[in-house]
Amino acid sequence: MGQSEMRQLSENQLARRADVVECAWRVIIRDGVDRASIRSIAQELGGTTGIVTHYFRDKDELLLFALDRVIKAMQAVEFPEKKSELTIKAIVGCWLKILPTSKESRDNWRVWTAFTGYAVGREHLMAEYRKSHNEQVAEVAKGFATLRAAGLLHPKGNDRDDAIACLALIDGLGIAWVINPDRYPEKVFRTVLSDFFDARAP
Amino acid sequence: MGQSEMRQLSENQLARRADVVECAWRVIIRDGVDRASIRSIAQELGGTTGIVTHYFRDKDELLLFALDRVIKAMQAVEFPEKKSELTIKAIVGCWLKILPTSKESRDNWRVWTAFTGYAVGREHLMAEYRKSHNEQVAEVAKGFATLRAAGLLHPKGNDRDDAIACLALIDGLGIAWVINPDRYPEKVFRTVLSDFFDARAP
DNA sequence: AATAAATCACAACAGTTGTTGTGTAGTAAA
DNA sequence: TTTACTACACAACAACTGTTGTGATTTATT
Repeated sequence: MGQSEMRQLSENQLARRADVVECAWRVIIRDGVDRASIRSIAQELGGTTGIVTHYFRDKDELLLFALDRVIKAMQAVEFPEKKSELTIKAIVGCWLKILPTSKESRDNWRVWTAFTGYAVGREHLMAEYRKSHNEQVAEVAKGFATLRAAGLLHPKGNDRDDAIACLALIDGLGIAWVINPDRYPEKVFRTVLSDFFDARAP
Repeated sequence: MGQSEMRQLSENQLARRADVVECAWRVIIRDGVDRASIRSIAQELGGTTGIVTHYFRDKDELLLFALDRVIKAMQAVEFPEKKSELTIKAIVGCWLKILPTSKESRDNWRVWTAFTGYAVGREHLMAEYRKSHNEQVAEVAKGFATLRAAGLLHPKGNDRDDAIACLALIDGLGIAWVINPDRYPEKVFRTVLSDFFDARAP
């Protein structure tokens, strides 16, 4: 996030900001990030540019806010922590929730993909992705460590390497769906993920 | 490709077009696709907009040409066909060539990523990606079939599923490098790829 | 040498962009 | 009721965009 110096937003103001970002998302998905202008977002809102400029200092702040929501949405899925719920099946289910299998997650992936490309040549945006990506790798590696400690993974594997491979697999599948939605139903994801974990079975 | 109705280009003309596209690439990597204007590309060429408009009907044609070069560059690596050269080690080496391990392949990945995001909300660009993606899946699946027939892969695996997983892995690793170049040296790629093929060993 | 074509430079065009400022209703606090 | 603030609408700004046309210079062809 880059916009933390704001006075103190009321609940209504926060909700209105969320409205603006939601419309920004819709325009991004429909027209692309670079064509998501303040005017087109305002039109999507059913109002004028005054709304957007009132709730966001400038477009950069709006985009960073929208990007932040993408990242947060990606990290929203909670993986099981209790040992009783810790099964490979449950883990696969969580990854399936992250992958584009529902309307929400599909929007997430489209916007995520659009922003990733948009970040090329924009170091401050790429830095945001970098930070979140590093955190993800660390977190997933920790998850694999837990799985391994629980005896659900082959003891010889490396947590970090597995985490990198898993995340790459997820990103690759997500993008493949964005490029080719019809060819990537949930069933394909499930098969690929099952293979991934089967290969690492103890 | 979308620009096939051109009279008949001389060798010099083709070379000049390649120059323009190369400069377009540089600007895309430096500033992003959406900021790669005809004027900035001309400046990178050391000339004026007349050059660009002379060799390309409009910007759309230039972008499609640039995208076509990305896709062709990605498919340029030749996998072994002779049975004597057919080893897992050689295959891994080919994938490593595709991954961002050299200056050229790194540029490829940056531009590819930029275009992928740019294609969100642009159906005709996305359709190009879709076509090339489908071809890739089919080709890689054929490659896996050959490997399996040669006894280098576990006989129980599915060619198509493996191809999808492999390509997703490659795309995910490539993007991870674009986001975080310092953390993805060749060694990481090699490890992840080795794990992938080890898991499918006969 | 005459003619045609290729290769640009340059300027003008209309359209779109983010930003800024001004004005105006409505609402809450004093 | 006065005052202040929120929540917009609206207009004007300069900067930038792709496109088009004109003209000059060079190169190739006849």
